[in-house]
Amino acid sequence: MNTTANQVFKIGDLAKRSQVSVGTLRYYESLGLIVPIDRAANNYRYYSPETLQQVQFIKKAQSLNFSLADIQNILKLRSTGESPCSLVDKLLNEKIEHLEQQIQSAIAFKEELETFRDRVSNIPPTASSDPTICQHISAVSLT
Amino acid sequence: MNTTANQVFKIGDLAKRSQVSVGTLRYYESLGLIVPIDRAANNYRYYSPETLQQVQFIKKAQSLNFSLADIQNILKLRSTGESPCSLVDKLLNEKIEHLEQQIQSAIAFKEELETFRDRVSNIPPTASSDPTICQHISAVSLT
DNA sequence: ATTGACTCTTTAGCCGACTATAGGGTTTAC
DNA sequence: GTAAACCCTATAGTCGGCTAAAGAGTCAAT
Repeated sequence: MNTTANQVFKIGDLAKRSQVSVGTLRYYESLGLIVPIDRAANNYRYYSPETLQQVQFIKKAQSLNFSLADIQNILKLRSTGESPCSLVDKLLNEKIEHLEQQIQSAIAFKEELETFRDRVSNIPPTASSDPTICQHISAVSLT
Repeated sequence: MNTTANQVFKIGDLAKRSQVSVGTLRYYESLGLIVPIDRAANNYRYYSPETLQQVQFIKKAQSLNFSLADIQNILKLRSTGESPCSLVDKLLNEKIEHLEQQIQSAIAFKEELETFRDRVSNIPPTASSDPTICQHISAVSLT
């Protein structure tokens, strides 16, 4: 089978183009995330260019903390009556909310830490060079 | 040993107060994250109240995406000359930067998604109720 | 026709952070 | 004094997301 002229990829081509390993692509298939268009007599997987887009979608979603289970759920809706958009949106809103909480918490944590650092720097040199002081202050106060 | 009057906890007490399971506490000890003050004749672990603060510190750091290895590194500095504050600060800045990147990406992703959702909603009812269309648009365009 | 690069399946291993289980000792309350 | 509730160690299992290895078939170029 010609894998360049008529835009059909073998798994190695797809791996190179998507920067995802062959093993990972087979793993994704085992989860139902991607499906080859054809499985000819030689038993090789052949993919359409759309699969490349699909893999990039998976990678993008993953980079945004979507689990493969989340992605499975989104893709599973292809076979139901519901539009995946509402689920994607719901999941996305959850992720964004979680991220926002985290970043707020991280900012607060950092501010606390800076306070402690300043407190430590006002301790006489001998004492402030003792790491147990910073450690102790951090451990006790950051809770 | 009296575990209430003189402020010494057994592992179960510590577990209840910190909301961390007994098994997890023993696991933390195996990583050197916490150390009991005493290991009396009965071989039971006994903890000072400071350990509770320490566990809460670990949990807080974890909730901010610090790995136990990160926390190990921070705590390890107790035994070296360097103040843990600078490492905590470095790790924290890395986490915050990562989170900020993620949230920016998530916001952009959400905006893209909303655009696609709107695009789908302008497709005639029969077509827009076909989930493969939203799926397809998402898969192709969100990369 | 052979070599090397590719492909296939199946199975096993890895990492982090736990959780569970087995088998046994200790403490505490009644 | 006995039974429940606690503690101990050591080992194994779980989950997610892969990666690696074994053993075998296929394809393309020379």
